[in-house]
Order: sequence, then C-alpha cells, then structure tokens
Amino acid sequence: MRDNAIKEKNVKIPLYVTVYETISQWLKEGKYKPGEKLPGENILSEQLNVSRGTLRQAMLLLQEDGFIVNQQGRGNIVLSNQNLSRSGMEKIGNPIVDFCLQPVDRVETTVGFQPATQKHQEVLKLRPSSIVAVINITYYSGQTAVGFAMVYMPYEILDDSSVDLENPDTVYEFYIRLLATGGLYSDTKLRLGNARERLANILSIPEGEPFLILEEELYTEYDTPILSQKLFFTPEQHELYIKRKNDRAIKGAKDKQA
Amino acid sequence: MRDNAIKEKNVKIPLYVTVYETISQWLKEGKYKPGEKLPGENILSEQLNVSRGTLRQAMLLLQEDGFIVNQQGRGNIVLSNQNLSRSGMEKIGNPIVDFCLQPVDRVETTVGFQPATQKHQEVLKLRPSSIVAVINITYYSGQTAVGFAMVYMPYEILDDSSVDLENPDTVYEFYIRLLATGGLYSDTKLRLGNARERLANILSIPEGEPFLILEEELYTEYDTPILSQKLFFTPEQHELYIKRKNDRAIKGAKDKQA
DNA sequence: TCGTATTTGTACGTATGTATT
DNA sequence: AAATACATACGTACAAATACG
Repeated sequence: MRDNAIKEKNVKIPLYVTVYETISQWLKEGKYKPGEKLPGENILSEQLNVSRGTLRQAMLLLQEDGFIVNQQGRGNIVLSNQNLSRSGMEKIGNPIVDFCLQPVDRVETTVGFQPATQKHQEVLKLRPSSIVAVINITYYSGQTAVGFAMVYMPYEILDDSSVDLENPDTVYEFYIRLLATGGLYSDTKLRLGNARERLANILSIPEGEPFLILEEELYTEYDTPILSQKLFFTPEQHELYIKRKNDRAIKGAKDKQA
Repeated sequence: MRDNAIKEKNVKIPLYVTVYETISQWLKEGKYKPGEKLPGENILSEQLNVSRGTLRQAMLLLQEDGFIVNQQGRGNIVLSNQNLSRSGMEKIGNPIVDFCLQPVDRVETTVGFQPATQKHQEVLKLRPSSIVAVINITYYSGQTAVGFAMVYMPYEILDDSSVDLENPDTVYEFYIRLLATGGLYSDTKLRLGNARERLANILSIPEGEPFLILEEELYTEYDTPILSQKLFFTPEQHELYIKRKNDRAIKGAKDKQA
C-alpha cells in the first residue's frame, strides 16, 4: 500500500485517510459486525502495510465517526451505531429545510444592500463605511410558507466570490454552499417568539401565534465573522434533532474544567 | 520534563496532557496574545523537553478547545475565542436549569418503579420482565414552576450505584451526576407542544399555551442505553444556546460524504 | 487468585513532503 | 529561490489495562 500511495496520480490523499476509507468500507460491507472486535492494531497495520501510527490515525477518524470504540487492553470494537441518521442541529446547516416535516420545494430570495448599522459593525467586525448584503429568503412547502430567513453578510464576501448579485438564485446557491463549508462554527440562540404583523403575513399564521426564532452568527475557524442571520419557522411543521455529546474524559487528567 | 514525568508521584498523567495544561496556562496568562503565533513546534518541543510528536498531541487538544488554530506553513495561531461562553445544547446537561433566564432554586423529585412497557423495552434495550425507575422532577424559580422532567432509567443502573432509592434527593443528585459523566451521547428531539390539563397545572400556565418539549435517549460510548427522558419547559423563561460546528474538511480527502 | 499474554496508550527519534512566507 | 513551519509516515520501546489460563 505504501507503494500505491506513491504511484497514486498526484492527488495527495494522506495514507491514513486511505486506510480510514478502506476500513470503513469493510464495516459497511459487514466484514466485521457490530459487537465484534477488529484485529489487533499490529496485525491490521501489517496487513495493510502501514505503520501502526498511521493505522491509529485512521482509527481516530473511525472513532470520531462513531464506527468504533477502543479500549486499552481490549481492542477496537465495532459499534452498531452505523450512525446513518441524518445529522442534527449540532452541525451547521439549514434548519428550516433540514428539519421541516414537509418537503420544502420552493424558495423566494431577495437581495439588497445597506450601510452597516451599529450592530452589524459589532457583530460582523466591520468598519462604519462598510456595506452589508441583506438576503431575505422565504421557504415554501407547496403553497404554505414554512420559514423565513434574514441573512446579513459583509458585501466583500459576496464580491470576492464572483456571485452574480443581480440574480437572487445564485446568491441563494452561494449561501447554501457557504453553510456546507468545512471548519465553520456558530453561536446560536433559539427561542420562541410571537408573530407580529409582518411575519404573520409572510408565514401566513394568525397574529400572536408562536413561532421559533433562531439567531446566530457564523465564524470561520480563524474567528472571522462571515454571516449573521435570523431564522423564523413554524413550530407545527418542524422538529429539531440534536446529537448531544459529552467530552470524553481525558484519561489520566484530573480536571478539565480549568 | 521527561524525568519529571517519571518521578511524578504515581498519578500517571500523560505527558501530552501536562504539556497541554502548561500551554493553555500560558495563553490564559497572556504570554501569547490572540492573533499572535506560538513559537514553532520544533522550538516549543525543545523548550519543553518533549518530542515533537508529544507536543503535537497537546496541540490537538488545544485546537479542540478552541485555543488555537494551525495551518501548514504558517504556524499555530492563538484565537481570541478564549471560549469562555458557557457550553450550549451540543453538550449533555440539564437544559431546564442551564438555559433558564431565572435562577432555578428548588426542585421537587418523586421516584417510582414500574414494569418496562413495550416502548421502554425497545428504547432501553430491556427484557420484558425488567423494572424501570420513573423519576419526575419539577423545577421552580421562586414560586413558579419553570420546567418538568420525566426520566426513565433501568432499575439496575440505580441499583448498581448504591443510591438510596427511598430518598428522592439522592436520586436527583445521582441523575445530575450521570448527566455530567464523560463519554455519553444522546439522540435528542425538540419540538413545541400545547399544554393539556396535567402539565398546564404543573407549570401553572393556561391550558392550550405552547411550551417546549425535549425528548431524548442517552447512551454510553458503547451504545448502551442508560436513560430516556422527556423534558417540558416554559418558552418565556428559556433561551437555548447551541454551538454549531462543521466538520473540518479532512485535508486531501475528496469526499467524506460516503 | 495470580501470573502471563494480548492489546491499546504513550513517547521517543528520524526522515521527508507540502504550504506559506 | 530559499527558509520556515506544519503534515505525514516510518520505526522502536515500554507502560498500562484487560483477558485468560
């Protein structure tokens, strides 16, 4: 395998990723069933012609994906948890679409620009003279609106990306691709609100009816703010899923609270 | 430092954890400020008298905690993000208490037992003859109830833990400690419900008023179910926070979707 | 119950590749 | 183009936890 990796075109895929893909393939094929133990790391690494260190990097990935757990002295055990279930709110995505009980089959997008308000300057770390793109999106399932989004983004981000700002659909595409970008994180707040006139109209629900509000800011891994948005959606048509998880206690560490 | 690690009492703390603690201490003290680069890995490892591999294990922990990011060719950059903000719904905890706008100053707990229903048998992977502990908890802020929890747990778990089953307060303590245990994960569903008579009474809200319902099952890292619970809480008094995060793209991997 | 074998965890060292400055 | 810095990969050795006879 080491030789293959060298010959392999010029698409530098790390060896441990290849190993990860090989083993996860095995698991999907049922070569090792849930509850079983994988062969020892020494054996596996020999079989795959990689060093044990490289194999262990692959094992780490397999663990993160919930394919296996490992325990010192026991081995690497396959989980049932082929965790096919769709990912939940713990990942960045589009909750209005992802968790809608009805299929969302149409969106309406409008794009506008305005000078950054005081709040935008703070949240998006912009200078006073900056321009902010305002994207409003209404989501429909059939004839009924199931959600509404107000997205604020520094103009520069859209500009740099060579999106056709005249075409709302391309802007929407860009927004969706942005949400799927790796290495982002958010601070998100979820609460319940009561429909005032405007939103009650958009979502076609009676005034005063409750609906869900999600407010969040998105950042890159370097802490650069890239987007601030406010989502409104109907509680009747949405069920949110979350996969919650506790940190695994660091073995030997007394206290990770500090 | 290698010598120290050997002499160090007999509390086997891995060296890389010690290194992690040292560096995170430096960052808290401001030895390196946000935006700055840490010294190179070779230099750092020499300074700390550890191998570069060990240092890199510590760096991994620092990244997971959001202290630094690193980029090939640039270096390890300190983030502003001293991530002091309390953790959100992405971690297992007690949302009724954690996200209540008012301080929760009193809980009332009742404990009962019943044979496992069909649903419990499925969810908690129990045999038909099993017994399930039913824990009901009402949370108060002053005189008003802000939340209510129905917790179902296999009797064996409580039994093994030598909890005084006659004393609801100890059972509550045990439940709270359980939630803080490392290595757990959950499947959680969040939706909105309308108060029927019983809950409307408990939460002292008008019948028909909306409130939040959180249903979840908790598992150990070995996929063993340990608890199933249903939480009800008032939307007016709660704001949920979530830190959402996208997987970091694996460098060189074409497609992790598979 | 007690060793012994097995299996993962930690730590070192070295070499080379690749991205950024 | 060269220097710097992180990324990958190999190999070795021993420690610690678990399983087993």
